[in-house]
Amino acid sequence: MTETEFLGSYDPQDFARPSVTVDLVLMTVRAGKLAVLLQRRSDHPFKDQFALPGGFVGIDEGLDKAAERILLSKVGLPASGWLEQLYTFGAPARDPRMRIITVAYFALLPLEVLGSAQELRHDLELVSLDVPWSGELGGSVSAQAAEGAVLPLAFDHADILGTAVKRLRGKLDYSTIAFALLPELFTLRDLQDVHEAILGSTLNKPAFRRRMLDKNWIEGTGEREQGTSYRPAELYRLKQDQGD
Amino acid sequence: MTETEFLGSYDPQDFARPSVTVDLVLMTVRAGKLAVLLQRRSDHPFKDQFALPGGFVGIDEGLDKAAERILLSKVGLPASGWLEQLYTFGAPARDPRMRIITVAYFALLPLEVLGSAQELRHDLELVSLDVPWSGELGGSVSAQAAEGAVLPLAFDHADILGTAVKRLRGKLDYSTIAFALLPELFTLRDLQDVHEAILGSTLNKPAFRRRMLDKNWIEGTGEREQGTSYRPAELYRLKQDQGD
DNA sequence: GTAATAGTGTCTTTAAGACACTATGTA
DNA sequence: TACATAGTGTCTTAAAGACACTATTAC
Repeated sequence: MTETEFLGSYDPQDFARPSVTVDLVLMTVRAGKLAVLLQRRSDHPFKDQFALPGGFVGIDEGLDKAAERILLSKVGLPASGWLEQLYTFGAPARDPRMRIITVAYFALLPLEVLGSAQELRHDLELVSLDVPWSGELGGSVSAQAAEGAVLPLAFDHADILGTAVKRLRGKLDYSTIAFALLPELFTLRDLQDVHEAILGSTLNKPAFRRRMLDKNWIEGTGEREQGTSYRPAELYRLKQDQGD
Repeated sequence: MTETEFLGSYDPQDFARPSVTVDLVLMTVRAGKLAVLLQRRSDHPFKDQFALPGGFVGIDEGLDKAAERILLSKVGLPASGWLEQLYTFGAPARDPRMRIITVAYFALLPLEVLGSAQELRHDLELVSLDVPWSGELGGSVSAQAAEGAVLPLAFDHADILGTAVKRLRGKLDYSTIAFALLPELFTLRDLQDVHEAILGSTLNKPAFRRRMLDKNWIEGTGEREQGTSYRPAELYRLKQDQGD
């Protein structure tokens, strides 16, 4: 029987179907390190461990729309520019209770935004990531509490985080994602700090500046930063229509 | 109610759930152009149009496993090395009959392999792709019959194909995917032809050779190709443990 | 003035593009 | 021998890394 024939006589009640969820990897840079917004679980399974915020996809709801709705309902943030589909995780036993396939999305948000989300919802916590050195990166990543202890992550969420970090590092150079972490006006040093935190390595200053200016993504404002105790740097802004 | 609470009282029958399928983008290079294996639909909707081979994901079946099973059952090919998850398409109306979320997978296979699959199954056809020039590539791609006419693609499968071509081009340079199209022994010219077909542009010969040799993926065999009417080229092979 | 960071000039290194050249097989 | 393609030498160009240097502001 071909798929077409199958569907022709298909009764939706006939076959068990998986549930589909969206999980959100919401990352930022804090104190020079990547950090992610996690939700502390209050029930079994994985009670008291951390998990990515997520929720079920509605029967008439697109995946991107579901991600935006969940961002608002579970995290309290409005859809903020981009939210990018990352990967779909569907191992049969990834949730011990039932078959759940999850489509992971990720976004980069300014520290203040994730910080305020954390303050409003007691189940949310912004956790720093402990990522292996830039070059090789295995499948997964570990999270660490403020004290440096390793936090256990629920389900396969360490794998999801590892995939997100890889994707982020891969896209850093040829996309404008990093600017999502910066205010409208920023200095080239700010931008370099963000890149270094994401990559987990230091970059060459003149080369970095040349590269950024050559890409023609940003423009100088002529303004300078304020309140420094040394020479203030020029402020730049991302040019319009540099969405992606 | 949090997700955790929700799941605690969750009865699987309570909510409508989407069906989940896997669709396969099986590509090769034929006559210097990308080609994809499509299935001619014999029923509505999209009767007589072409669609990617695909099938439902079993309730206890992982996504990768489902992709392999569908490769075997719908196309007649055993799991052949890699089959890579591409993207998940979940617009609510992408299938007019019911809500179906599809996880697209893609693989590159030698022309002979897809050719033999096509011969054994009358509903399958290997169709050349008409891809816009290498630089910009919109969301979708069109297929063309042998005569050059544009073939209509069912569902959102033109988008899926467009995504696959983009991914393929993006990975070409830093991965060993292209070797999946070549026999065990091949010449550097063969390899360059494959790259040029995928990219849709010509490449500089000395630069290409330098690049390939510097990557240290391949090794010369000392053997030369046979049956040419001119100087035969050296045969190379992909080194072991260059899986990805 | 000093301190501290912004910002640049320039040398070296690496790799790609261009293009002509030499090498080596078949017929 | 002629021919056709394999394979290379080398010049130019572009861009990254290294590193020291100058510039500018607060104090």
